[in-house]
Amino acid sequence: MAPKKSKNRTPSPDPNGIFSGISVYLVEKGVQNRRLQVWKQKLVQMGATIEERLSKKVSHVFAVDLNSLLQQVDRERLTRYKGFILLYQWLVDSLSSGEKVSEDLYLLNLDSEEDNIADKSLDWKQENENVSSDCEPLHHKRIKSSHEDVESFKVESKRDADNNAVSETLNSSISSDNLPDSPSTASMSLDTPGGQFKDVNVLQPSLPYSPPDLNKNITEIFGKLINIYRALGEDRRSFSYYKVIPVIEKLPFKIESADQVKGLPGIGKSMQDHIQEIVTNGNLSKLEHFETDEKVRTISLFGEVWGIGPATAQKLYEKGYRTLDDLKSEDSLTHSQRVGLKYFDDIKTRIPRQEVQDMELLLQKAGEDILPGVDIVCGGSFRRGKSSCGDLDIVITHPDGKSHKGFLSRFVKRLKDMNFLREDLIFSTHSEEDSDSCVDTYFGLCTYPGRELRRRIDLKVYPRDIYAFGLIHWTGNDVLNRRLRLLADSKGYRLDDTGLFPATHGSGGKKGAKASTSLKFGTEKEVFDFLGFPWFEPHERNL
DNA sequence: CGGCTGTACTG
DNA sequence: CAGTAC
DNA sequence: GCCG
DNA sequence: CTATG
DNA sequence: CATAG
Repeated sequence: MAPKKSKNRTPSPDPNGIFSGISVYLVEKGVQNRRLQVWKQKLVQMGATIEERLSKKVSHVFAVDLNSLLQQVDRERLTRYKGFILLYQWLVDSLSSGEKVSEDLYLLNLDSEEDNIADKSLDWKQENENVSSDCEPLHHKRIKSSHEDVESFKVESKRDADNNAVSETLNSSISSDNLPDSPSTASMSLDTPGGQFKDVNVLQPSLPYSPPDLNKNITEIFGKLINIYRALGEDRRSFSYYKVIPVIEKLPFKIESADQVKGLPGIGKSMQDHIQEIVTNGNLSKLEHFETDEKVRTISLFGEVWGIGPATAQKLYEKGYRTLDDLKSEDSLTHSQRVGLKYFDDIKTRIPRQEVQDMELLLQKAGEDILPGVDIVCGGSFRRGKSSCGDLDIVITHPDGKSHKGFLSRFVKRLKDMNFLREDLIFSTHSEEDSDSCVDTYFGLCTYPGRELRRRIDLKVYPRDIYAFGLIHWTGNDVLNRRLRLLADSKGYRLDDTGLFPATHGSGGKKGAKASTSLKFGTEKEVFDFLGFPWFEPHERNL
């Protein structure tokens, strides 16, 4: 009797979810039904309970705006109500950031109805861009008064008491192309920590740090185009939009005409036209078109499944599939794609920093258990200090330079035995015996002890002598990696996650001639120094 | 017109 | 090799 | 899509 | 069938 | 996977 619970993509109610303990009442008026369903599911999944009536135990009320709210609930009850009355946007932002965000910015005021109330607050749309790594909402309000909010940046840098953090103001560095690349400056970054940025500060004296998110109207639309073009396989085009966003974000004024951006790097004819249309009409017809096109929407959706890219998404669309549930019956899917599909929602859910920290510790213990002295750290956005992460990037090595060999398979087995690793995506392991020094890789899904929610995890094992390169690569972010590789290239080297090599350019050396060994560096800083790149602490690498 | 990082696994 | 992911 |  | 791309 | 050996 094939029990068809097909529509059951409810991952698993999590008593420890970010909404645990709160009780909500939803004003459904004015909400698209589809979105409402998703939100309800998410609320329950993350530990909230949903009330049918505005009772006493309700802690949070949600509505799209004041009008809808008053239309469904009478004002008197509301004035007596003690809990939060919020815009749904609070939900969206909390979900995408992986933790409850402060309610302050989303409060609906009852008394200010005659004035214009929420026009300002409605602009916080902040779609989740999974562009590459992580874009943190981070509402900069770093005034003197309170830093009780957000981050507790206690990363591993409590040690810079002696050497004052000179950087820190680099958040908004200047134009796109002041790469430090004077050939003979390899040592300069040591002598003058942050020296070359002093000039920048002089030029921008009155802007301590506030990137007034103006022109968000434009960057938001471009952000969506990035994802759409990528889903369609037009990576190059997508990348153009990707590059132009930081350029626009740095502008200190609001764009009102395309002439104001003419000539900026990355802005050509098309970009000008698009910007012109946005500032005059408030929207972009090209995007509207994409967003209403069923084919584009479906292919974008399919492409969000781990293991399904533009080509496969298109094939599936042409085979007639339209929903994720349909896909489950397709037998041409690879193993990875099935797993990606089954845990679609789990994988898209972000991981609170604290949980990552706990799991890192768990991994370190388990590792030490089977190979004393093994070095295990969590890289990625976690190492860069983010308050939530999309996945776990675990980088592993061993100080003795050889006992890393064969470690991964034992480690994985162990982690499966203790029920931490739950599904495999990719598992390669060359250096089983003593073949040689290659990088072992494992991609899969794991769960926090006692829970069922699947988290993406990557394990990479490096021989000690190229560990620094692996660590740099897997800490990112991607912009930093690209800059480093570009810089290496300009100096006649090739940089990747396995080393820094003298350029084997064109001449004769077939591609197979990879026999050349990497230059030896023991730490990240040595690599930065050698390339003449200013040192960035991990938490400063969110470019 | 070709580059836009460069590498590795799956099937 | 094409496709995909990092 | 932009750049050289 | 395995090796290769 | 498609193809070569």
